[in-house]
Amino acid sequence: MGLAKSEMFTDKQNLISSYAKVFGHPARVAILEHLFAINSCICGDLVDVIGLAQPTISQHLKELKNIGLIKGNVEGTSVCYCIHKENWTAMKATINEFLNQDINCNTDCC
Amino acid sequence: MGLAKSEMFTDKQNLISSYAKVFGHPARVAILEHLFAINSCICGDLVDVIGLAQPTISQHLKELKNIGLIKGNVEGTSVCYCIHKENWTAMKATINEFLNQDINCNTDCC
DNA sequence: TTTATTTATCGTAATATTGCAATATTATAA
DNA sequence: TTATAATATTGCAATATTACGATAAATAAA
Repeated sequence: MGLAKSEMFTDKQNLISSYAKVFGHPARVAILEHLFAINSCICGDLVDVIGLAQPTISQHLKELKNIGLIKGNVEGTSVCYCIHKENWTAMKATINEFLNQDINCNTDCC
Repeated sequence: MGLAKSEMFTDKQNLISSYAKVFGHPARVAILEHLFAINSCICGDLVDVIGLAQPTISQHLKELKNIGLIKGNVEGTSVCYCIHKENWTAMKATINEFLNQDINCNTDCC
């Protein structure tokens, strides 16, 4: 079969996994790192930097845009992409809440 | 075609995306949250808690174990699973380094 | 040993993801 | 208008993921 219904899980669980899924491909991690590194917005040279074909990069950018982590600004024939600061911060809060759960396992099994 | 070769990306990018991929399914998020919540190790009642079939849960547990975030201890006929504290902490450091990149976009495009 | 219990594995179907060639779209320049 | 340039979309093939029934493996209890 396919995927479990999202109704099986809480909104927060679905949100966390949605963010994580976006980070779950090295190309998207590389795109985001590059967007951070150049300290400025970028458009098409991601194709050269990452080493994937233009439609593939465009598709990854679309997913990043869909979840709100980047935004694109049309500038002439090109599009300038950059991190969506507010949404990135919000995402960080959600993920950190999950990652920072207390570890209190005090049984003998572990 | 298939996936991009992992050699296209840095070890760190591949590591980040590997962790993220594991978190990229709500069932695994739910399993981990439950392991944290019960403050103790657990084995088979995850099937009841999550609501997926036993082979499916076993498969998700295997992925969590493979990447090192949980460990399982055989106790009689059941297996007691729990968070692997050291590895969880190490994973957190890796992910946080990625999430906490500075946002310094000072151009007009965003 | 036989039986019951728990978990893991196998096999397979359904679905999702990834990558790219071809093409369309959009905007600028000539 | 006609090129040119940059990006997006479409269509499709290859692969990966997910889910579960059936079954195997391991252990404990009778």
